[in-house]
Amino acid sequence: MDFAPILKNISKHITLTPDEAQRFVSMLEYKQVKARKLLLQEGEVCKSSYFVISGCLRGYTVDKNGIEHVLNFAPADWWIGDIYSIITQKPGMLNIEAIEDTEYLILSMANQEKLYLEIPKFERFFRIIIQNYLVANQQRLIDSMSLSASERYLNFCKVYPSLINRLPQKQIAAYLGVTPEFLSKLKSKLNKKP
Amino acid sequence: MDFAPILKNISKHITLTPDEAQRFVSMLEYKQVKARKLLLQEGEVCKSSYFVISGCLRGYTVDKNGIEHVLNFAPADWWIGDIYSIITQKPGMLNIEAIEDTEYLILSMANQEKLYLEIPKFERFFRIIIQNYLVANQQRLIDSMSLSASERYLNFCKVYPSLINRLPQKQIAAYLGVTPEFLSKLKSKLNKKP
DNA sequence: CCCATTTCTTAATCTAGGTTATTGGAACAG
DNA sequence: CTGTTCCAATAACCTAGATTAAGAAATGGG
Repeated sequence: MDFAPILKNISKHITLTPDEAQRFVSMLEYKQVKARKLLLQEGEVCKSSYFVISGCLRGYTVDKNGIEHVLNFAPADWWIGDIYSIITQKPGMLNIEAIEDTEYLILSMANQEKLYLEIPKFERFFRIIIQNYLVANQQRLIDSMSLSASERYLNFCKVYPSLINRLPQKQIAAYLGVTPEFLSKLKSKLNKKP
Repeated sequence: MDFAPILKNISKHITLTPDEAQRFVSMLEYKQVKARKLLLQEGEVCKSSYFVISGCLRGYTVDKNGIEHVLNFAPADWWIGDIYSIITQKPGMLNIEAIEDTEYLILSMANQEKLYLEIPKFERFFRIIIQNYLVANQQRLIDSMSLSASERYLNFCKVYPSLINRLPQKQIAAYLGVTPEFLSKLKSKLNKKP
């Protein structure tokens, strides 16, 4: 198993000794999953964080009308998990699904807690990861209140150019908070005008 | 100056020795501000986190049409700051304003970094604070996509009962993401029906 | 290659929430 | 007490985006 990608991800924020790196990777579990398979289902308690090596995952909720809302996409080099459920150890409302065939690593909550004790630098690492994610999430909330659907779409194209041709359009719609029909209408309008 | 409230807040997640507590409070600055005064203005670099002792602050952005969107209210015992600007040390888009006459403590970024080095437990503390805030923020994003305005309003009443009679209605509208006029319409509908 | 399933597009109609404008109170300063 | 400023309420009208429906185009499995 090649742990280089996750070690590189971690080295963005903290520096590990070879021993620490060794200890860290010993806590990880490697898995593969086929497109369309669920890694975590609504109602379950989330016991791990996932790090994507290749492929793409998505986290989404289903509302009382059966409509899906995408909270996040996780392509290679991203972390994903149901943070609410992880913290509280209560059943969550998040589903995590593979959009493509995906390779990923699992860090269990138990191991993550051990990591905090054995190598306190990881407190810093995850603080920074969460901090950055919070900033992105907050910006998304502001955007959802301040921008029109077409502005949000153009924004998405700018911020995630690599995802735009890779994801089914309905997933992008579910991320932007519009119906697939309306996103389709938007796109055809944007194609005509300029 | 009475530092009991902030020490109590911190003791929710980590335990400090008397020396550590002493060192910590020596890094804080106490301030008071009158209602309607700005503590931080859009375009400035945010150099501190604020902890509210009494009163209430709000963080909000102003969009290109001049409409205000409230990101968070911070009553007593809450932390607030422009986390984007704090992390990047770039000018932020957040305004932080006193809704009521407010007493608060300032922890400068410089001191916060010192704290991480001198008392690494604070990495954990702020990780947990940010983590909890992220969960709340994420839930709010889900709600904004899944719930109608009246559901969000009823939710707000349930989650922040102490704020509902304390805040001007237009601020609540700016938090919920609707116009004050529409919130007014909602309330009168809700009053008639049950 | 073909059939089945999923995804995308288009169009007609509908509605939650926005806009604009007017009114009556509260708060507050002078 | 009186003019000013801010805030809430109501109502008539307007629009971004939802809903429904139906066909076209991809995708994928055997």
